Amino acid sequence: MDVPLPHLDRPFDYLVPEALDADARPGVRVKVRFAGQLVDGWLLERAESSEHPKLAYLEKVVSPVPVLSPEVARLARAVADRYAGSLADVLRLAVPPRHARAEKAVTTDTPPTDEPAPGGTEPDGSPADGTAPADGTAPGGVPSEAADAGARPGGRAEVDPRGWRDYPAGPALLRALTDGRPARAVWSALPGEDWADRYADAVAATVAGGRGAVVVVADARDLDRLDAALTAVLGAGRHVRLAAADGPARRYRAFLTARTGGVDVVIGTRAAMFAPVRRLGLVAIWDDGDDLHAEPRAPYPHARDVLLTRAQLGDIAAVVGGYARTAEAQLLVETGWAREVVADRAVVRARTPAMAPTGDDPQLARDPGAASARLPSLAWTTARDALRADLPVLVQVPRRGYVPSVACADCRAPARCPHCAGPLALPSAQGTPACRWCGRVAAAYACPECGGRRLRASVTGARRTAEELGRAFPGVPVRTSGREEVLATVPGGAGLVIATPGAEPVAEGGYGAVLLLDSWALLTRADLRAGEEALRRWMAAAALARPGPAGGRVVVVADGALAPVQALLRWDSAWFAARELAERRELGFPPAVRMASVTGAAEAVADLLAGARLPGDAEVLGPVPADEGRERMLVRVPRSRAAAMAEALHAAAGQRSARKAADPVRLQVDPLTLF
DNA sequence: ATAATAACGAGA
DNA sequence: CTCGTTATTATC
Repeated sequence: MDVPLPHLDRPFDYLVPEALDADARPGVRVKVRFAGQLVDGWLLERAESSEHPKLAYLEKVVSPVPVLSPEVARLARAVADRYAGSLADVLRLAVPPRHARAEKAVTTDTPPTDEPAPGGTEPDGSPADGTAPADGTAPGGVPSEAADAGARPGGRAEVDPRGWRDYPAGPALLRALTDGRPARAVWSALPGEDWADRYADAVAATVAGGRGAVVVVADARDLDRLDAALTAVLGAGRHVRLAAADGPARRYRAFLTARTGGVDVVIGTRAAMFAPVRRLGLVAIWDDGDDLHAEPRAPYPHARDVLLTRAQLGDIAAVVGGYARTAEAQLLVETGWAREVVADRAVVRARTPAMAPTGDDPQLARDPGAASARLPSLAWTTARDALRADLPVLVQVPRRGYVPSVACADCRAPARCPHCAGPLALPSAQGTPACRWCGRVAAAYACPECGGRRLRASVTGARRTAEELGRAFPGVPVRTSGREEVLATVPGGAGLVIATPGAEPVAEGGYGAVLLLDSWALLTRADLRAGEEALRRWMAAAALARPGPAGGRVVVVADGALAPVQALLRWDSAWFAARELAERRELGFPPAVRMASVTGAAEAVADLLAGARLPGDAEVLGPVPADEGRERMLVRVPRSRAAAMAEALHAAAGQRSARKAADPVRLQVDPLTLF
């Protein structure tokens, strides 16, 4: 039933009239009379009989195309359960809106097939949590030397591992993909790595084994890059791209092409995470730390988790890749759910550009150029040298608009509530800091890092404009890439490129220098992921520099003693992720625990939580004020209780919707931002 | 939304 | 005890 009300989140039985018998196959869209009116619905399965005494007839089959494949239907249910949401909400994300003309064009002679993936297993009844990885109960799907007993016909042509040879586990990963084994990898890409080529290789290896693949990237620019790499490796017409930005007609057409088996490879932005692919053998995501991977519509699933759930349900291989590793990916490694694919330290050192931190207070007195650009002198001289060598220079400046927070004035560690570890904020310039989660006032705050008692509000970095830098380097062409206009590539000669994080263009031959400015604004954000996010953005920019031996240099304007800066200098995000995960365990933050946020009018939130039969060990934190007069409560449980918490919250939302409670409450499991 | 049903209370 | 009205609940 295509209604999002949580209390109607279950199948309903209908009689199939003779006339619709042929078209009424599982997976088609239907219309049924429900409570007196026509509503849209999904035909999930046909049955001989029903428990229900008085059945109504199916009103209409909207289209005979069974757009919802059994695999995706099962996945959607698992995702709804994980996120305390309704199946209808997930299906809205999974199946794009119908476009009749596109449907006509595609479904002329290719009927969809529903063969399950080879070796597909049933979920074990109680997938305590779609992403069993974290519970450590997952079967070890590691690409071990011990060949899987998968009896598949004929020898497969082995795919050339190319750049995967730089990673000791790389060739084995590709072999596993070709052999159809459910390998699971967390891949940390080398600086300068052409990730799109590597993913194209992985897809080619999967296709060589007769299986299909789904690859999800964060934005259109990454998609274009992957698209080109895949076309180069597979040839044209072997894959489709699925992105909401491509427009409804193209999107539906690509969807149907995949659904009808026209192609076995789908790439796209997060809309592609549910793409129906025959004999799916690989799911992959690039840069899983990018917040664009979090779906903003209910029930707010994250592409990484959807893909991992998919891999888990269907014995499908999974690759989680990025320059930087997220705490979530680290958890996959630490629980043994996935194996890490990393280069040896010697290779890392050889590929990494020369990196240097520099203090924030510019010793700029001597250099008038540096002074006018407000650049620390090391940054200025590094840029100048690269430009003199006729190489491009990338300058990364954070965008404005980060939430101000409070940090220790001495060591600049973010100030956290001693009671619940939530973020502290200053209500006014001279006020006492208070926790933004539990509201407690931290009157006698002492920094746990250095014992400091003074606090400072962290300032959002002032944006250094392109004009300022242009003035510092007269005669050098200046390009900007940011919100309004994002450049994909820039030419190789001397030039300045000012980019906000995520919008850095690729330079032909690599940048001679990369300057990471205003690190402050990134590091002191009132966000659980501030450090991880800063490192991710720095690495993404630094990866575009030429390697050290080829003269590439990176200058980060930050204290070299800070952990994220250390991780950047050593190009070791695995180390940082492990540290980060350990810290989250300590503080009781995701992904070490499962959290859910309940947002809405105060009474509504209280009402929902009062009716929720939460697991005994659930902690309820809050309330704290949210925007527009609403408030927010957080529920925290150990990961082993994640499924129970989601079910309890969904059921409580069901009770409310059943009695038509007016004011809406938003349920978010694993919300991206906690504060 | 709407119909079936349970709950309730007033009047006989 | 019955009828009529109102809250509650399920909706194939």
